[in-house]
Amino acid sequence: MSPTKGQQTRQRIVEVSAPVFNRLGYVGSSMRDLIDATGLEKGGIYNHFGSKEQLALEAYDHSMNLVEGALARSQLGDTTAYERLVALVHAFAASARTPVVEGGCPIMNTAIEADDTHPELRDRARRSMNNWHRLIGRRVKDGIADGTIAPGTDPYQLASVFTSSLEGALMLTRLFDDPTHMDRVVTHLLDHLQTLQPAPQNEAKEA
Amino acid sequence: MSPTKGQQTRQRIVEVSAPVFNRLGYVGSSMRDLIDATGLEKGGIYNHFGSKEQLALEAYDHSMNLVEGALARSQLGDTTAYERLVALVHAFAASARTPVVEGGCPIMNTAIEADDTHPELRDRARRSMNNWHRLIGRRVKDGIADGTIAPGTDPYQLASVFTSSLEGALMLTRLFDDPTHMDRVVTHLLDHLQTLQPAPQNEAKEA
DNA sequence: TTATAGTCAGACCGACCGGTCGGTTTTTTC
DNA sequence: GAAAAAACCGACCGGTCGGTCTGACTATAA
Repeated sequence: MSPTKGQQTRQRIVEVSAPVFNRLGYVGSSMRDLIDATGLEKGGIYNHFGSKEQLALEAYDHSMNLVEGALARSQLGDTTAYERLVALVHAFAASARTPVVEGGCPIMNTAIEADDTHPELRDRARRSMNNWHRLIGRRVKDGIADGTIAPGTDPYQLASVFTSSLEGALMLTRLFDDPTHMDRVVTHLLDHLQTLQPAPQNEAKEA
Repeated sequence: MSPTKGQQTRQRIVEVSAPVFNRLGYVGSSMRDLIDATGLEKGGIYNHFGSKEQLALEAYDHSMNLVEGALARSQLGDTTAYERLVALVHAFAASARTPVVEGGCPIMNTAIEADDTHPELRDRARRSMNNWHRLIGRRVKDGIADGTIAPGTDPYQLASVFTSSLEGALMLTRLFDDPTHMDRVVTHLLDHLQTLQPAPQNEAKEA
């Protein structure tokens, strides 16, 4: 069975609303904005979603699927864990120039807006960020296993440093509309990553 | 002349509104919220400010004064530029545990909310962030001058890396309500700073 | 002490908010 | 192709939004 008309519409609403919420935020996005974006009237939207909040949550999930898809794609191919970390950094940096979803990183946007105000959105952001951290941590462990990263490297440490600086750099790049900041941070992270290679006379540092 | 009653009230409105805007954002803060926070009625507020926006702008400036004051205080004392950079990192990290203004870093909050939507607020965030960068850049140059930082170290590079990772770490710490992320980033930055000391057999790396 | 300017409360305004619902149109099913 | 079901429109709802304004009250200076 091909998807019914309603299912298609519902999907379209989510897809079109996602960038709206990501740009304007949850409170900043009005039903008017969503009506304009979808081309539907209010009743058409509420036929598929019980509330603006429910739509926002699904839109967030949709945005994150796109983002995680893009990052996951950078992890394909038969290569070392080290190379995958490099690819991950590059993939994130690329999203600063050509965003996967308009409006920047959905996690950060949601974290900043909802941390104090909207527990449900905040929890979603937490879950997404945990995935991020787990992915990086796994790569570090893989790298120690396949010999491309020095043993003793702390996976959690690296995960916090990577996500912090990449998210921060994205914020700067968007604030100034200038990818220079992201470039600098990428340089720094890749340099740092090199110091974590298990060279004979290069002891691991990261505590 | 001691400040008149009105001037006192006006000042009090700004002081009390600043954390409200910083927590809830510009659109997220309603006049109701400000009325509750200040204890004044609508007329009392609009007697001193022409619009919610004007109040928001002044509240932002006030928040930034507090933040910059706290960071500036960490820079006092007769010491090396290197030590001052260390102090700066610690001062920012401290603000993650005990915020200078409730709700996190006003620059980041404003940058995320306003980058796409409110040019006036965004420009203010840009200016604040530029101050931040200039301060760090100046310290690097001072450090090269006083011999505590390796010549060849790029001031802009370090500024981007520091602000990115610190702001990102603050976001994570607030998202998870857990200062661990900030601690890890502080460790990383201080380690990195050590590699920038002009040791005889430790060539400067930062391009 | 009194004129005056400054301060503030709160009723009021139109616009817009998120959300509902009855009716019409379109899709699906038999 | 008719009947049933789903999808959609748009007027409408109560409430809240940011903002205005009048009048009472209060600080301040003469």
